[in-house]
Amino acid sequence: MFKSVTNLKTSDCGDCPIQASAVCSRCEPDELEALERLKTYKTYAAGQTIIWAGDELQFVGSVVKGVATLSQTMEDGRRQMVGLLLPSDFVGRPGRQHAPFDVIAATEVTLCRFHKADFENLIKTSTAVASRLLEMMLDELDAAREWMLLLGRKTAREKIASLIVIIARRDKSLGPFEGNSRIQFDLPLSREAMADYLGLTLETVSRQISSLKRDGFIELTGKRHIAIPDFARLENETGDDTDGGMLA
Amino acid sequence: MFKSVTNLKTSDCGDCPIQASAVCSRCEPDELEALERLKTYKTYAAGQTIIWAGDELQFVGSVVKGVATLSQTMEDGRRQMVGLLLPSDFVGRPGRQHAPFDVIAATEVTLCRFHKADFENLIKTSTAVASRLLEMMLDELDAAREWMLLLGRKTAREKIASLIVIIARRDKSLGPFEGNSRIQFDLPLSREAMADYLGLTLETVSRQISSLKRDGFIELTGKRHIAIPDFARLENETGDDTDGGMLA
DNA sequence: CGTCGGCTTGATTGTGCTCAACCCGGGTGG
DNA sequence: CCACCCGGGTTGAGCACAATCAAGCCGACG
Repeated sequence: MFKSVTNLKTSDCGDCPIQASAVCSRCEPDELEALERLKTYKTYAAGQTIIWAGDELQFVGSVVKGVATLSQTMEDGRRQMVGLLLPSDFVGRPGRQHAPFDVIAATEVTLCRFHKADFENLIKTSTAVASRLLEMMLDELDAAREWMLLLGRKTAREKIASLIVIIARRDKSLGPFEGNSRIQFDLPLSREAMADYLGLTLETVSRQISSLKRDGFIELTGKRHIAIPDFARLENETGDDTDGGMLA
Repeated sequence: MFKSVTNLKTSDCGDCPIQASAVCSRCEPDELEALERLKTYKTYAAGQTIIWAGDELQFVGSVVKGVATLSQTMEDGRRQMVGLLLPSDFVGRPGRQHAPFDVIAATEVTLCRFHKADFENLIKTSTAVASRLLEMMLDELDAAREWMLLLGRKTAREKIASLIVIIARRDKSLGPFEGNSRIQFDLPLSREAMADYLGLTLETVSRQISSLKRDGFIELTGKRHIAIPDFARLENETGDDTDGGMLA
């Protein structure tokens, strides 16, 4: 485990697993070289808080490996996840002094980090980074808006089905293409984290997962491993438009 | 009414009411001149759909006057608002072919529009526009995430109180400064639109407004005009951290 | 073997939804 | 001018879905 971290520390951007879709994906060789000089890797244990809401924001960066969550907590303890950060996702808010939300490692997480000030200078000069960042933020905004529909209008069952579909899709698009093999993967989130994602209690999450399993939409191995025998049938349970959809 | 629109058509950017905070707020004189040549104003009646989800996206622009909503509808009719566009807010998604959401005029709305292709060229060359747009999108993302907390975890009463506070704040920050005069304004949204914003039914919205009124947190004149005798006391009902808050 | 954390399942409660009646004000046509 | 209608809003009664409270399961780990 720590071995891979060490490898990452010495690896150059050419070997980077998220090269194709991260903020730096549009960079010219000379820009990459500049980034290379600025970057540092850091790995966080599962459960560790990477950034506290309200903290001074020292760095920004990309998730290289693992899954992190963005979340908000009310005084009385109610918590809502507001972002799910998978490999290649961007962490941090250039132009803001303080972090608006908690960033927590859901699994072991490796970040590729830049000092915020350095990065802010960079996006003033490098159109490649700035335009890619804008594009990524627009995508996140769209995702946040889909998520709002889920939170505001979907039933518990639809929420669970949606979450499983979302994770399955992102997993598939990142991993090696697996042809028509049956879809299966590990949930990177605990039941409680899923509840925080969906605006439910963990008991309701558990019940609905059991229900989807009873009805044959998913198969469970252990608590975390999920197999989807018929993806389209599960998509039907999400409440979303199945036929194509209009998001370009 | 149409008079003011006509005025806008001939007005130059120097007279623009949203100049200070729109996408163009950082432009140099020569950039403004370029924008000036590209822009066209268009006014939409209250209730009119400005853009349909799935439509080819022809233009982008700024809200100059009025209030528009971004929303999503499920096949069975459930609807969730996912954006509230007030004067100076940006409309459209550079880099996307099709509109992901419906844009609907809640009141009469005037847009300052640019052909999408023109605008996309512009942000390739003008750092001023591109960086301001990035900043605005980051702010919208933060707002969307606050909204997610509201949708996922707040009670009906907290949701209503939050909405009133949000509208009061935005109203105040845009209009002329009114010193310590008691806060009052017109709700730009119908009960149904408020329900779509908050993930509630319109009946629940109505009941909670009545309840806040009964308890003296707000005063109603007609259906739409609201006065807030004690703003801090209303803020207490939102469930949010009142003491300062950490958002820089 | 016992404990502990994550998860499941059950019983009960309560908040917000559904269905339904009614109110109010403004616009229209007889 | 008044009667009517219509859309937006309010209020009420009953219900359902998810929350809460509570017990128990299972696997990992000391």
